Amino acid sequence: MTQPAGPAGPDTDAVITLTGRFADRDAWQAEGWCRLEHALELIGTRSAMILMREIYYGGRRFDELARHTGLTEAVAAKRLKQLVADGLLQRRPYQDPGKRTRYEYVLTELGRELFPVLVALIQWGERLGREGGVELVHVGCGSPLGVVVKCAKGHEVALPDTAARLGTNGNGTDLP
Amino acid sequence: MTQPAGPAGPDTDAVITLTGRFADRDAWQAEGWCRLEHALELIGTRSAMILMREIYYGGRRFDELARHTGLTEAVAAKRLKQLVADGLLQRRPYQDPGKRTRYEYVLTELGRELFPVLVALIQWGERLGREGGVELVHVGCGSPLGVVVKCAKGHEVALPDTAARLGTNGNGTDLP
DNA sequence: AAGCTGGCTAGTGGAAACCATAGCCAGGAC
DNA sequence: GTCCTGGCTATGGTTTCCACTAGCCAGCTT
Repeated sequence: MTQPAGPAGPDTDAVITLTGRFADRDAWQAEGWCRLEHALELIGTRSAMILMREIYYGGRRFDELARHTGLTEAVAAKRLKQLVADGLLQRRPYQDPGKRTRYEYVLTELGRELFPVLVALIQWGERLGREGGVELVHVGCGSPLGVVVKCAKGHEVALPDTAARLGTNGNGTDLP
Repeated sequence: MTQPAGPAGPDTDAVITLTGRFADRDAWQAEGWCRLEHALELIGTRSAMILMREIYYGGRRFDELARHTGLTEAVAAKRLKQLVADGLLQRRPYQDPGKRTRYEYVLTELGRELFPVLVALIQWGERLGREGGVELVHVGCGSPLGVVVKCAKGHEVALPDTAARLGTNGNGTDLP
């Protein structure tokens, strides 16, 4: 899909293809309808994202999470509560011998499904060129991780091969 | 590194495997060293992310971008300026016939590489179950897009098959 | 030269995010 | 009992985000 460059503007300008009713960008509003915005409502803050990172790194207990993220306990408590309420984490009782019952935070299925987002962000962060930092690798072969954009049928998809359309549930009549 | 499940917790608790010097999570700090945090510094705000979405949808001109994101012009101006400064967007002159020279915002290579992050977020947002919303599909076959976590050698990688280690540039001596 | 318009910029204000410090509370240890 | 500790909660303050309103300016049209 790499086309020859035009005189002034090469085709690196290519973006998502809008077809049908989406072709006229003024005819529809993504605001409040966009899954991106739904996602950002839940994990759009720095504290939420780095708490999730810490959980992926194996953190479970409150003070551990607060310490490793560098967040204050107040912020950590508030955000953890929100992440539990939103269904990314689950609060689960545990008891160390000779200690009282406490709660730890573990991933739910929804939380586990956020992993590709984390990997994508880390991969992109690597591109920023700042040296240092921890990277994620495949246990089996030691190669660094990244994400690949694919369609449900398994084709790799580049940006210009992407189109927008209504979600599968949509009846097509209720876009604002 | 997949350990047998305890009585209460099945192995769905599995997270990233920490080995070597990383095994002791208290021995190292991700704070300020994490590529995730570097990434979030640039696109950690809602306005930055939805502006990028709008650019991917083909938006280029200032008022178009402000209108379609629902952001105020003040916020859009500030964020666009920052995105240009950070190298995700490029400000490029254009001239409509009979109009003065203006500037439009187009993706840089760095900005284009953010696409998988957007796809991952949209895919995850779909999981939230709220109905409606635009989805991205493959032009070729019409199937919805998602991301797949893979290592550089092409193996698909699940969460428990992931390990953390120092970035390739690291000499291993300079973790805080 | 006067007006209009697209593309910003500036000022104000509220809400949310985040930090710092201090306090509380359940319950095992003693 | 009393103490101690891990896990929060409360209070107060700064900073950032974002909305709203208003204004500015280059330059094309008239």
